[in-house]
Amino acid sequence: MATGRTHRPATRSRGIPEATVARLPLYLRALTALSERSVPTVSSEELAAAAGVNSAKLRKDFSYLGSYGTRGVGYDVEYLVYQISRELGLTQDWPIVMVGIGNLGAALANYGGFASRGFRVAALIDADPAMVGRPVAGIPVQHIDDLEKIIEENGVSIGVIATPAGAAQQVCDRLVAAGISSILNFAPTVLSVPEGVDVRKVDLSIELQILAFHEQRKAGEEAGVAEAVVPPAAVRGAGTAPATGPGRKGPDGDLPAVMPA
Amino acid sequence: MATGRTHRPATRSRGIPEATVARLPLYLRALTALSERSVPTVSSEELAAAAGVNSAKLRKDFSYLGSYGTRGVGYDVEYLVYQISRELGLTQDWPIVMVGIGNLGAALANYGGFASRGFRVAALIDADPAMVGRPVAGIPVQHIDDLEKIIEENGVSIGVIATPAGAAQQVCDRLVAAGISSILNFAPTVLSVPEGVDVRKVDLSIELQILAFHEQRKAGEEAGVAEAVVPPAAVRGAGTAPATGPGRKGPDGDLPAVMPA
DNA sequence: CGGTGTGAAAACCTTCACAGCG
DNA sequence: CGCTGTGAAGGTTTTCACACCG
Repeated sequence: MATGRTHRPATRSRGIPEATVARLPLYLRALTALSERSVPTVSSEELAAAAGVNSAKLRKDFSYLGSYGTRGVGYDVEYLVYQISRELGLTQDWPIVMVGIGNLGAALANYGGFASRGFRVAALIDADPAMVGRPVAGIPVQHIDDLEKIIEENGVSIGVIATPAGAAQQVCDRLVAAGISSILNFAPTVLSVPEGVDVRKVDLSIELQILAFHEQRKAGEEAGVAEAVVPPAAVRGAGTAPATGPGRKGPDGDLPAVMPA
Repeated sequence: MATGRTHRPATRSRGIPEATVARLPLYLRALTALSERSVPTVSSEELAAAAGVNSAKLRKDFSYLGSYGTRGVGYDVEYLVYQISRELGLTQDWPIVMVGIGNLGAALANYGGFASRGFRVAALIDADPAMVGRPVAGIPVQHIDDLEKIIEENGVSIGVIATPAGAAQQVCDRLVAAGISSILNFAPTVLSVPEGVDVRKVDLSIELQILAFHEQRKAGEEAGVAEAVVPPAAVRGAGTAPATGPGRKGPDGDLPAVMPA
């Protein structure tokens, strides 16, 4: 996952559902691959398989964009590539700045997928004077003191934060003050931003924790439904609290096999 | 968001909703910070603010875990940390293997948040003989030929893929064959896995594309609701297709102001 | 016939609002 | 009194199933 808008009650004017938007890049990637292999048309079934979704969902998604398919045939690959690109705003060039050129930042800067598809790294920025001037991925690192100037001069509206957690909110505030309205945050912090600024988050450790949850589930199940040793419907139920009295609290201690979940 | 289970119709036996699971790590992080500042209790309002969600959602989420709060007071920080950790399976140790020690892989290996919270990098694996033996983040890189042995010997059940896109599916297949059932995929590919294997995806370029979409929206709106130049309810409507005849197709060409979205 | 496009149903998630407990 | 815990309402997303078109 690693996603998450911050605050903002999902205003999303009228238009394409957020869930659909999140899948468009997937379709686009699959379509690009087909295009490179010169495949002229594709059915919802095939494309859905390539994108890892089911075909009904894909067709519904496309229906929000318009009627771009041909019944009995499928979708024209090139045409769809163009339409989705346009919808996502990838027919224009998006200069981005990256702040925090440590291990991760450098890796991101080197990452090819970044450059493709309309995104251009306009500047790499770091607070460490020792980094300044050194080229990373062929781009010289600039000092954070010049942040505002850099953003203005390059017309940047998307920023990537790859600083340590402690610096992220500060950097974020400066980016926003300088006019940036979309932020991709790799630091493990919740950023608070004013209305109108979009934040998406990528958080490695959160992803791992979610996997661990499911992994634990699996282990428990295959071990013979253990852990289901629970008095049918206690605690969770509403109203009539079982007269088990108080007990059941005491920070940390707590015998492992009590119940929740 | 960069998330995504692959296939599998979201079986998730009975229990905690997926959306809640995805937020537990957030709560845990906020709680850990409070714990470090020795804050004894916290209200749903305060904790929600720290985690970047609203308090009703947080209370609902916690209600799936059980009744861990005290009315009129709030939640005991230490106790909640323990309960959420246990729920997420973080009270046990999760050895992980990372495959693909390029720029990104090395950055991830160095990333601290990885090591904390019960995850331990058991091995770094790469296909390049030149990398083998070289220590990254203090751990020597091993060759992919030994993948199966490494996984078995260390009882690993979580794998991280940070290879180039072309190698990802192959590596995935080997991981799965070796017994791994949870995968965190950083390569820009849709992995196909058998039933029972969880895949989560982190994809930089997808996140950027989603941001670009919203950014474009904002730009369009502030420029005076242009683009809303649309015949009230054509095309999208059901049934009675407007007799505009065919036209409107022809790969690529298409005048920019037609309609979709 | 094969495959899109889409209403309608179902599942899921969020928010509201308040009873009730400490 | 203050705050949790939770039914119920409201919203969004997914899935179903089939009319309709090329």
